[in-house]
Amino acid sequence: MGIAERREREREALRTRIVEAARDIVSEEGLDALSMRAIAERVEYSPATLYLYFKDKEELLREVVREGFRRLGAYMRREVEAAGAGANPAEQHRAVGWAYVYFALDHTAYFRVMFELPSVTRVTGPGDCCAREGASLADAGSWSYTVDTVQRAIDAGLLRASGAERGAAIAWALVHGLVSLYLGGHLAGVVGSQEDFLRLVGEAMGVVHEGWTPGVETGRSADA
Amino acid sequence: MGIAERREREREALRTRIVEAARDIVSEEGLDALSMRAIAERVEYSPATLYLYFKDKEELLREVVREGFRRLGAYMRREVEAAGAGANPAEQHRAVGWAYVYFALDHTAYFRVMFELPSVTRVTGPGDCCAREGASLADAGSWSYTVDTVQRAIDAGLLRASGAERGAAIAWALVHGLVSLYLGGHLAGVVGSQEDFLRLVGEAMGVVHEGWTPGVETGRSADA
DNA sequence: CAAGTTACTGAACACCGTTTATCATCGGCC
DNA sequence: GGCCGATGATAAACGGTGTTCAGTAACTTG
Repeated sequence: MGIAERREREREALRTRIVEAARDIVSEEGLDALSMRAIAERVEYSPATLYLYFKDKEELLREVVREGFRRLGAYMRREVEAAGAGANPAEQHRAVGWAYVYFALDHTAYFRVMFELPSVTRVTGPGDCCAREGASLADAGSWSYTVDTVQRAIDAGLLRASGAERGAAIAWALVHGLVSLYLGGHLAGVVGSQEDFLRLVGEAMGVVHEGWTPGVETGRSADA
Repeated sequence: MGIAERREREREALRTRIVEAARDIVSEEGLDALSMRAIAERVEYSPATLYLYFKDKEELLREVVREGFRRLGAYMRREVEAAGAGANPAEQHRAVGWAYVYFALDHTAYFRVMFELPSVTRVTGPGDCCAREGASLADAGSWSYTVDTVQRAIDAGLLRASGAERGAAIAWALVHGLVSLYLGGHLAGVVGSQEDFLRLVGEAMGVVHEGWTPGVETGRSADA
Protein backbone atom coordinates (compact mmCIF):
# COMPACT_ATOMS: atom_id res chain seq x y z
CA MET A 1 0.00 0.00 0.00
CA GLY A 2 1.47 3.33 -1.08
CA ILE A 3 -0.47 5.23 1.49
CA ALA A 4 2.26 5.29 4.10
CA GLU A 5 4.77 6.29 1.47
CA ARG A 6 2.60 9.12 0.28
CA ARG A 7 2.22 10.34 3.86
CA GLU A 8 5.93 10.09 4.39
CA ARG A 9 6.53 12.04 1.20
CA GLU A 10 4.10 14.75 2.22
CA ARG A 11 5.64 14.90 5.63
CA GLU A 12 9.09 15.29 4.15
CA ALA A 13 7.82 17.91 1.72
CA LEU A 14 6.37 20.07 4.46
CA ARG A 15 9.51 19.63 6.50
CA THR A 16 11.69 21.01 3.75
CA ARG A 17 9.12 23.72 3.05
CA ILE A 18 9.57 24.84 6.63
CA VAL A 19 13.32 24.90 6.37
CA GLU A 20 13.11 26.84 3.12
CA ALA A 21 10.79 29.37 4.72
CA ALA A 22 13.26 29.83 7.54
CA ARG A 23 16.11 30.23 5.09
CA ASP A 24 14.16 32.82 3.08
CA ILE A 25 13.34 34.84 6.15
CA VAL A 26 16.98 34.84 7.15
CA SER A 27 18.19 36.06 3.81
CA GLU A 28 15.33 38.47 3.16
CA GLU A 29 14.69 39.96 6.57
CA GLY A 30 17.74 39.03 8.58
CA LEU A 31 18.38 36.79 11.54
CA ASP A 32 16.51 38.97 14.01
CA ALA A 33 13.25 38.54 12.11
CA LEU A 34 13.49 34.77 12.28
CA SER A 35 10.86 33.61 14.76
CA MET A 36 8.89 30.40 14.88
CA ARG A 37 5.74 32.41 14.42
CA ALA A 38 7.13 34.11 11.32
CA ILE A 39 8.14 30.79 9.81
CA ALA A 40 4.73 29.35 10.58
CA GLU A 41 2.99 32.25 8.94
CA ARG A 42 5.09 31.86 5.81
CA VAL A 43 4.24 28.19 5.39
CA GLU A 44 0.64 28.94 6.37
CA TYR A 45 0.54 26.60 9.32
CA SER A 46 0.13 27.28 12.99
CA PRO A 47 3.28 27.72 15.07
CA ALA A 48 2.45 24.57 16.99
CA THR A 49 2.66 22.52 13.82
CA LEU A 50 6.36 23.27 13.48
CA TYR A 51 6.91 21.31 16.65
CA LEU A 52 5.50 18.20 15.00
CA TYR A 53 8.37 18.38 12.55
CA PHE A 54 11.20 19.74 14.68
CA LYS A 55 12.03 19.24 18.32
CA ASP A 56 12.68 22.93 18.82
CA LYS A 57 13.89 26.03 17.09
CA GLU A 58 17.51 24.98 17.33
CA GLU A 59 16.90 21.73 15.47
CA LEU A 60 15.09 23.63 12.73
CA LEU A 61 17.81 26.21 12.46
CA ARG A 62 20.47 23.56 12.33
CA GLU A 63 19.09 22.51 8.97
CA VAL A 64 19.31 26.08 7.76
CA VAL A 65 22.88 26.19 8.94
CA ARG A 66 23.60 22.97 7.13
CA GLU A 67 22.24 24.47 3.95
CA GLY A 68 24.42 27.49 4.59
CA PHE A 69 27.53 25.39 4.74
CA ARG A 70 26.49 23.65 1.55
CA ARG A 71 26.22 27.02 -0.17
CA LEU A 72 29.56 28.02 1.22
CA GLY A 73 31.01 24.84 -0.24
CA ALA A 74 29.55 25.73 -3.61
CA TYR A 75 31.16 29.17 -3.36
CA MET A 76 34.51 27.56 -2.70
CA ARG A 77 34.36 25.17 -5.62
CA ARG A 78 33.20 27.93 -7.92
CA GLU A 79 35.96 30.25 -6.86
CA VAL A 80 38.61 27.59 -7.25
CA GLU A 81 37.35 26.78 -10.71
CA ALA A 82 37.35 30.47 -11.55
CA ALA A 83 40.99 30.55 -10.55
CA GLY A 84 41.60 28.26 -13.47
CA ALA A 85 42.46 24.62 -13.65
CA GLY A 86 46.09 25.45 -14.10
CA ALA A 87 46.32 27.38 -10.85
CA ASN A 88 48.89 25.99 -8.50
CA PRO A 89 47.67 24.61 -5.18
CA ALA A 90 48.72 27.70 -3.26
CA GLU A 91 46.62 29.86 -5.56
CA GLN A 92 43.75 27.44 -5.14
CA HIS A 93 44.15 27.75 -1.41
CA ARG A 94 43.91 31.50 -1.75
CA ALA A 95 40.80 31.08 -3.89
CA VAL A 96 39.15 29.07 -1.13
CA GLY A 97 39.87 31.90 1.27
CA TRP A 98 38.42 34.47 -1.10
CA ALA A 99 35.32 32.36 -1.50
CA TYR A 100 34.87 32.42 2.27
CA VAL A 101 35.17 36.19 2.34
CA TYR A 102 32.82 36.72 -0.59
CA PHE A 103 30.27 34.38 0.91
CA ALA A 104 30.28 36.24 4.19
CA LEU A 105 29.89 39.59 2.44
CA ASP A 106 27.21 38.35 0.04
CA HIS A 107 25.18 36.38 2.57
CA THR A 108 25.81 38.21 5.79
CA ALA A 109 22.59 37.04 7.42
CA TYR A 110 23.38 33.46 6.54
CA PHE A 111 26.86 33.89 7.93
CA ARG A 112 25.34 35.09 11.19
CA VAL A 113 23.10 32.05 11.59
CA MET A 114 25.97 29.74 10.83
CA PHE A 115 28.24 31.12 13.51
CA GLU A 116 26.03 32.76 16.07
CA LEU A 117 23.66 29.90 16.55
CA PRO A 118 25.62 27.06 18.03
CA SER A 119 27.15 30.10 19.62
CA VAL A 120 29.81 29.92 22.20
CA THR A 121 29.60 26.76 24.26
CA ARG A 122 28.14 27.11 27.70
CA VAL A 123 30.50 28.13 30.46
CA THR A 124 29.68 25.02 32.45
CA GLY A 125 32.71 23.19 33.76
CA PRO A 126 36.30 23.41 32.63
CA GLY A 127 37.28 20.97 29.95
CA ASP A 128 33.94 19.98 28.55
CA CYS A 129 34.06 22.57 25.84
CA CYS A 130 33.54 21.89 22.14
CA ALA A 131 30.05 21.34 20.74
CA ARG A 132 29.35 17.90 19.35
CA GLU A 133 26.17 18.11 17.33
CA GLY A 134 26.13 21.59 15.84
CA ALA A 135 26.47 21.71 12.10
CA SER A 136 29.76 22.99 10.80
CA LEU A 137 32.04 23.02 7.81
CA ALA A 138 32.57 19.30 8.17
CA ASP A 139 29.00 18.48 7.20
CA ALA A 140 28.96 19.49 3.57
CA GLY A 141 32.33 18.15 2.57
CA SER A 142 33.61 21.71 2.42
CA TRP A 143 36.03 21.04 5.19
CA SER A 144 37.63 18.04 3.56
CA TYR A 145 37.70 20.03 0.35
CA THR A 146 39.67 22.76 2.08
CA VAL A 147 41.97 20.28 3.76
CA ASP A 148 42.60 18.59 0.43
CA THR A 149 43.55 21.90 -1.08
CA VAL A 150 46.02 22.53 1.69
CA GLN A 151 47.31 18.98 1.40
CA ARG A 152 47.97 19.43 -2.31
CA ALA A 153 49.80 22.65 -1.58
CA ILE A 154 51.94 20.86 0.96
CA ASP A 155 52.58 17.98 -1.40
CA ALA A 156 53.57 20.41 -4.10
CA GLY A 157 56.08 21.87 -1.69
CA LEU A 158 54.34 25.23 -1.58
CA LEU A 159 53.34 25.20 2.07
CA ARG A 160 54.97 23.79 5.11
CA ALA A 161 52.19 23.61 7.60
CA SER A 162 52.46 21.20 10.48
CA GLY A 163 49.71 19.18 8.84
CA ALA A 164 46.96 19.73 6.34
CA GLU A 165 44.16 19.77 8.93
CA ARG A 166 45.86 22.13 11.30
CA GLY A 167 47.04 24.29 8.45
CA ALA A 168 43.54 24.51 7.06
CA ALA A 169 42.24 25.39 10.50
CA ILE A 170 44.70 28.23 10.85
CA ALA A 171 43.88 29.61 7.43
CA TRP A 172 40.18 29.29 8.20
CA ALA A 173 40.64 31.13 11.47
CA LEU A 174 42.42 33.96 9.73
CA VAL A 175 39.73 34.67 7.15
CA HIS A 176 36.97 33.96 9.64
CA GLY A 177 38.48 36.39 12.10
CA LEU A 178 38.93 39.06 9.46
CA VAL A 179 35.38 38.76 8.24
CA SER A 180 33.90 38.55 11.72
CA LEU A 181 35.69 41.61 12.96
CA TYR A 182 34.86 43.51 9.79
CA LEU A 183 31.18 42.65 9.87
CA GLY A 184 31.06 43.39 13.58
CA GLY A 185 32.35 46.86 12.83
CA HIS A 186 35.54 46.34 14.79
CA LEU A 187 37.81 47.23 11.89
CA ALA A 188 36.11 50.54 11.27
CA GLY A 189 39.17 52.42 12.45
CA VAL A 190 41.57 50.44 10.30
CA VAL A 191 39.74 49.88 7.09
CA GLY A 192 37.90 52.62 5.28
CA SER A 193 35.82 50.83 2.69
CA GLN A 194 34.95 47.37 1.53
CA GLU A 195 37.61 47.54 -1.15
CA ASP A 196 40.07 48.51 1.52
CA PHE A 197 38.96 45.55 3.59
CA LEU A 198 39.49 43.23 0.65
CA ARG A 199 42.96 44.67 0.28
CA LEU A 200 43.59 43.83 3.93
CA VAL A 201 42.44 40.28 3.31
CA GLY A 202 44.91 40.06 0.46
CA GLU A 203 47.69 41.27 2.70
CA ALA A 204 46.71 38.75 5.34
CA MET A 205 46.91 35.94 2.84
CA GLY A 206 50.31 37.15 1.81
CA VAL A 207 51.37 37.08 5.42
CA VAL A 208 50.28 33.50 5.83
CA HIS A 209 52.12 32.35 2.78
CA GLU A 210 55.24 34.36 3.17
CA GLY A 211 55.43 35.33 6.78
CA TRP A 212 56.22 38.56 8.47
CA THR A 213 59.78 37.92 9.31
CA PRO A 214 61.94 40.14 7.15
CA GLY A 215 64.66 38.84 4.94
CA VAL A 216 62.28 36.64 3.07
CA GLU A 217 61.55 37.92 -0.38
CA THR A 218 59.43 35.72 -2.54
CA GLY A 219 58.52 38.39 -5.02
CA ARG A 220 55.03 39.48 -4.15
CA SER A 221 54.07 41.33 -1.01
CA ALA A 222 50.31 41.40 -1.24
CA ASP A 223 47.65 41.10 -3.85
CA ALA A 224 44.36 42.94 -3.86
CA MET B 1 23.50 74.47 47.01
CA GLY B 2 25.02 71.00 47.09
CA ILE B 3 21.67 69.37 46.58
CA ALA B 4 21.92 69.10 42.84
CA GLU B 5 25.44 67.74 43.13
CA ARG B 6 24.34 65.12 45.61
CA ARG B 7 21.50 64.09 43.32
CA GLU B 8 23.89 63.90 40.41
CA ARG B 9 26.26 61.79 42.48
CA GLU B 10 23.48 59.44 43.53
CA ARG B 11 22.31 59.19 39.98
CA GLU B 12 25.77 58.30 38.77
CA ALA B 13 26.18 55.82 41.59
CA LEU B 14 23.02 53.96 40.68
CA ARG B 15 24.00 54.01 37.05
CA THR B 16 27.26 52.26 37.71
CA ARG B 17 25.52 49.92 40.15
CA ILE B 18 23.29 48.86 37.28
CA VAL B 19 26.21 48.27 34.95
CA GLU B 20 28.00 46.28 37.64
CA ALA B 21 24.92 44.16 38.22
CA ALA B 22 24.77 43.44 34.51
CA ARG B 23 28.45 42.58 34.45
CA ASP B 24 28.06 40.23 37.41
CA ILE B 25 25.13 38.43 35.84
CA VAL B 26 27.12 37.94 32.65
CA SER B 27 30.11 36.48 34.40
CA GLU B 28 28.18 34.47 36.97
CA GLU B 29 25.22 33.19 35.00
CA GLY B 30 26.20 33.74 31.39
CA LEU B 31 24.94 35.95 28.62
CA ASP B 32 21.65 34.14 28.22
CA ALA B 33 20.62 34.96 31.79
CA LEU B 34 21.12 38.65 31.22
CA SER B 35 17.67 40.23 31.09
CA MET B 36 16.56 43.68 32.08
CA ARG B 37 14.33 42.13 34.71
CA ALA B 38 17.24 40.17 36.16
CA ILE B 39 19.38 43.28 36.33
CA ALA B 40 16.56 45.22 37.95
CA GLU B 41 16.05 42.54 40.55
CA ARG B 42 19.73 42.56 41.41
CA VAL B 43 19.85 46.30 42.02
CA GLU B 44 16.47 46.09 43.76
CA TYR B 45 14.68 48.50 41.46
CA SER B 46 11.83 47.99 39.08
CA PRO B 47 12.67 47.17 35.46
CA ALA B 48 11.15 50.46 34.37
CA THR B 49 13.71 52.36 36.41
CA LEU B 50 16.54 51.08 34.24
CA TYR B 51 15.06 53.03 31.38
CA LEU B 52 15.51 56.26 33.31
CA TYR B 53 19.24 55.61 33.23
CA PHE B 54 19.71 53.92 29.87
CA LYS B 55 17.93 54.39 26.57
CA ASP B 56 17.60 50.66 26.03
CA LYS B 57 19.28 47.37 26.74
CA GLU B 58 21.88 47.92 24.06
CA GLU B 59 23.09 51.17 25.60
CA LEU B 60 23.37 49.48 28.97
CA LEU B 61 25.23 46.53 27.56
CA ARG B 62 27.60 48.78 25.69
CA GLU B 63 28.97 49.89 29.02
CA VAL B 64 29.50 46.30 30.02
CA VAL B 65 31.32 45.72 26.76
CA ARG B 66 33.49 48.74 27.42
CA GLU B 67 34.44 47.32 30.79
CA GLY B 68 35.19 44.04 29.04
CA PHE B 69 37.65 45.72 26.70
CA ARG B 70 39.26 47.41 29.66
CA ARG B 71 39.76 44.05 31.31
CA LEU B 72 41.15 42.67 28.09
CA GLY B 73 43.61 45.53 28.02
CA ALA B 74 44.69 44.69 31.54
CA TYR B 75 45.23 41.09 30.47
CA MET B 76 47.45 42.25 27.65
CA ARG B 77 49.62 44.48 29.76
CA ARG B 78 49.95 41.80 32.40
CA GLU B 79 50.94 39.17 29.88
CA VAL B 80 53.49 41.42 28.24
CA GLU B 81 55.01 42.23 31.60
CA ALA B 82 55.07 38.53 32.42
CA ALA B 83 57.05 38.01 29.24
CA GLY B 84 59.78 40.04 30.88
CA ALA B 85 61.04 43.50 30.25
CA GLY B 86 63.86 42.15 28.15
CA ALA B 87 61.56 40.40 25.72
CA ASN B 88 62.05 41.52 22.18
CA PRO B 89 59.11 43.23 20.46
CA ALA B 90 58.17 40.12 18.51
CA GLU B 91 57.88 38.18 21.73
CA GLN B 92 55.83 40.99 23.21
CA HIS B 93 53.58 40.80 20.22
CA ARG B 94 53.12 37.10 20.83
CA ALA B 95 52.37 37.86 24.48
CA VAL B 96 49.58 40.20 23.45
CA GLY B 97 48.11 37.44 21.34
CA TRP B 98 48.30 34.96 24.18
CA ALA B 99 46.60 37.45 26.46
CA TYR B 100 43.74 37.63 24.00
CA VAL B 101 43.38 33.87 23.94
CA TYR B 102 43.58 33.51 27.71
CA PHE B 103 41.05 36.25 28.21
CA ALA B 104 38.59 34.57 25.87
CA LEU B 105 39.03 31.22 27.61
CA ASP B 106 38.88 32.68 31.13
CA HIS B 107 35.97 35.03 30.52
CA THR B 108 34.00 33.31 27.83
CA ALA B 109 30.73 34.98 28.75
CA TYR B 110 32.37 38.37 28.65
CA PHE B 111 33.90 37.54 25.32
CA ARG B 112 30.45 36.70 23.99
CA VAL B 113 28.94 40.03 25.04
CA MET B 114 31.84 41.88 23.53
CA PHE B 115 31.51 40.35 20.10
CA GLU B 116 27.95 39.13 19.79
CA LEU B 117 26.24 42.30 20.85
CA PRO B 118 27.03 44.91 18.26
CA SER B 119 26.78 41.74 16.24
CA VAL B 120 27.05 41.70 12.53
CA THR B 121 25.93 44.97 11.03
CA ARG B 122 22.52 45.01 9.46
CA VAL B 123 22.23 43.89 5.88
CA THR B 124 20.82 47.25 4.80
CA GLY B 125 22.39 48.73 1.72
CA PRO B 126 25.73 47.98 0.13
CA GLY B 127 28.56 50.13 1.32
CA ASP B 128 27.17 51.45 4.56
CA CYS B 129 28.70 48.70 6.58
CA CYS B 130 30.85 49.18 9.69
CA ALA B 131 29.29 50.12 13.00
CA ARG B 132 30.14 53.55 14.32
CA GLU B 133 29.12 53.67 17.94
CA GLY B 134 29.65 50.14 19.27
CA ALA B 135 32.40 49.81 21.81
CA SER B 136 35.52 48.07 20.63
CA LEU B 137 39.18 47.59 21.31
CA ALA B 138 39.84 51.20 20.48
CA ASP B 139 37.98 52.46 23.53
CA ALA B 140 40.24 51.28 26.29
CA GLY B 141 43.56 52.10 24.72
CA SER B 142 44.12 48.41 24.16
CA TRP B 143 44.13 48.88 20.46
CA SER B 144 46.80 51.55 20.41
CA TYR B 145 48.75 49.41 22.84
CA THR B 146 48.64 46.54 20.39
CA VAL B 147 49.52 48.76 17.47
CA ASP B 148 52.46 50.16 19.41
CA THR B 149 53.72 46.67 20.07
CA VAL B 150 53.57 45.88 16.39
CA GLN B 151 55.19 49.18 15.55
CA ARG B 152 58.11 48.45 17.86
CA ALA B 153 58.51 45.04 16.27
CA ILE B 154 58.60 46.65 12.86
CA ASP B 155 61.06 49.30 14.03
CA ALA B 156 63.26 46.61 15.49
CA GLY B 157 63.25 44.94 12.11
CA LEU B 158 61.44 41.87 13.38
CA LEU B 159 58.26 42.22 11.34
CA ARG B 160 57.60 43.52 7.91
CA ALA B 161 53.93 44.23 7.96
CA SER B 162 52.55 46.75 5.50
CA GLY B 163 51.91 49.05 8.44
CA ALA B 164 51.51 48.77 12.17
CA GLU B 165 47.74 49.24 12.16
CA ARG B 166 47.05 46.80 9.39
CA GLY B 167 49.53 44.36 10.80
CA ALA B 168 47.89 44.52 14.20
CA ALA B 169 44.50 44.02 12.60
CA ILE B 170 45.68 40.90 10.82
CA ALA B 171 47.19 39.45 13.96
CA TRP B 172 44.04 40.32 15.88
CA ALA B 173 41.91 38.61 13.26
CA LEU B 174 44.00 35.48 13.49
CA VAL B 175 43.68 35.00 17.23
CA HIS B 176 40.10 36.22 17.21
CA GLY B 177 39.21 33.73 14.52
CA LEU B 178 40.95 30.89 16.30
CA VAL B 179 39.24 31.59 19.59
CA SER B 180 35.84 32.18 18.01
CA LEU B 181 35.90 28.97 16.03
CA TYR B 182 37.16 27.05 19.03
CA LEU B 183 34.54 28.40 21.41
CA GLY B 184 31.87 27.86 18.80
CA GLY B 185 32.85 24.21 18.67
CA HIS B 186 33.92 24.42 15.04
CA LEU B 187 37.40 23.09 15.70
CA ALA B 188 36.14 20.00 17.48
CA GLY B 189 37.33 17.79 14.64
CA VAL B 190 40.77 19.34 14.50
CA VAL B 191 41.68 19.95 18.07
CA GLY B 192 41.19 17.40 20.81
CA SER B 193 41.66 19.31 24.01
CA GLN B 194 42.27 22.79 25.28
CA GLU B 195 45.99 22.11 25.47
CA ASP B 196 45.84 20.97 21.89
CA PHE B 197 44.04 24.16 20.95
CA LEU B 198 46.71 26.22 22.66
CA ARG B 199 49.29 24.31 20.66
CA LEU B 200 47.40 25.25 17.51
CA VAL B 201 47.47 28.89 18.55
CA GLY B 202 51.21 28.61 18.97
CA GLU B 203 51.57 27.14 15.52
CA ALA B 204 49.41 29.91 14.09
CA MET B 205 51.63 32.54 15.65
CA GLY B 206 54.63 30.79 14.17
CA VAL B 207 52.97 30.92 10.80
CA VAL B 208 52.40 34.62 11.03
CA HIS B 209 55.95 35.33 11.96
CA GLU B 210 57.64 32.93 9.68
CA GLY B 211 55.21 32.15 6.94
CA TRP B 212 54.23 28.93 5.34
CA THR B 213 56.37 29.12 2.30
CA PRO B 214 59.09 26.51 2.59
CA GLY B 215 62.75 27.25 2.35
CA VAL B 216 62.59 29.68 5.22
CA GLU B 217 64.13 28.39 8.39
CA THR B 218 64.34 30.78 11.27
CA GLY B 219 64.96 28.23 13.95
CA ARG B 220 61.71 27.75 15.80
CA SER B 221 58.62 26.22 14.30
CA ALA B 222 56.02 26.68 16.99
CA ASP B 223 55.87 27.24 20.72
CA ALA B 224 53.18 25.89 23.00
C1' DC C 1 2.24 74.85 54.16
C1' DA C 2 1.27 74.66 48.98
C1' DA C 3 3.20 73.88 44.59
C1' DG C 4 6.12 71.78 41.65
C1' DT C 5 9.73 68.84 40.37
C1' DT C 6 11.80 64.45 40.56
C1' DA C 7 12.35 59.41 41.15
C1' DC C 8 10.11 55.59 40.96
C1' DT C 9 6.81 51.83 39.92
C1' DG C 10 2.61 48.61 38.57
C1' DA C 11 0.47 47.34 34.91
C1' DA C 12 0.18 46.84 30.45
C1' DC C 13 1.67 45.93 25.38
C1' DA C 14 3.52 43.21 21.91
C1' DC C 15 6.42 39.93 21.06
C1' DC C 16 8.99 35.38 21.86
C1' DG C 17 9.55 29.78 22.22
C1' DT C 18 6.98 26.07 23.69
C1' DT C 19 3.18 22.88 25.53
C1' DT C 20 -1.30 20.93 25.89
C1' DA C 21 -6.01 19.83 25.36
C1' DT C 22 -9.09 19.67 21.72
C1' DC C 23 -10.79 18.88 17.26
C1' DA C 24 -11.32 17.22 12.50
C1' DT C 25 -10.04 14.06 9.24
C1' DC C 26 -8.60 9.99 7.22
C1' DG C 27 -7.49 4.67 6.80
C1' DG C 28 -8.41 0.11 7.99
C1' DC C 29 -11.74 -3.13 9.45
C1' DC C 30 -16.04 -5.50 10.10
C1' DG D 1 -21.51 1.76 4.60
C1' DG D 2 -20.40 2.79 9.25
C1' DC D 3 -17.68 2.74 13.21
C1' DC D 4 -12.99 3.60 15.55
C1' DG D 5 -8.53 4.44 16.42
C1' DA D 6 -4.58 6.81 14.73
C1' DT D 7 -2.79 10.98 12.73
C1' DG D 8 -2.34 16.04 11.70
C1' DA D 9 -3.40 20.43 12.89
C1' DT D 10 -4.61 24.05 15.88
C1' DA D 11 -6.37 27.54 19.50
C1' DA D 12 -5.22 28.89 23.67
C1' DA D 13 -2.41 29.28 27.23
C1' DC D 14 2.19 29.64 30.04
C1' DG D 15 6.07 31.93 31.29
C1' DG D 16 9.44 34.62 29.48
C1' DT D 17 11.36 38.88 26.96
C1' DG D 18 12.19 44.34 26.00
C1' DT D 19 9.77 48.43 26.52
C1' DT D 20 6.22 52.19 27.56
C1' DC D 21 3.16 55.02 30.24
C1' DA D 22 -0.01 56.66 33.62
C1' DG D 23 0.11 57.33 38.20
C1' DT D 24 2.17 57.92 42.89
C1' DA D 25 5.07 59.14 46.50
C1' DA D 26 8.88 61.82 48.11
C1' DC D 27 11.58 65.64 48.17
C1' DT D 28 12.77 70.67 47.04
C1' DT D 29 11.47 75.19 46.50
C1' DG D 30 8.82 79.54 47.07
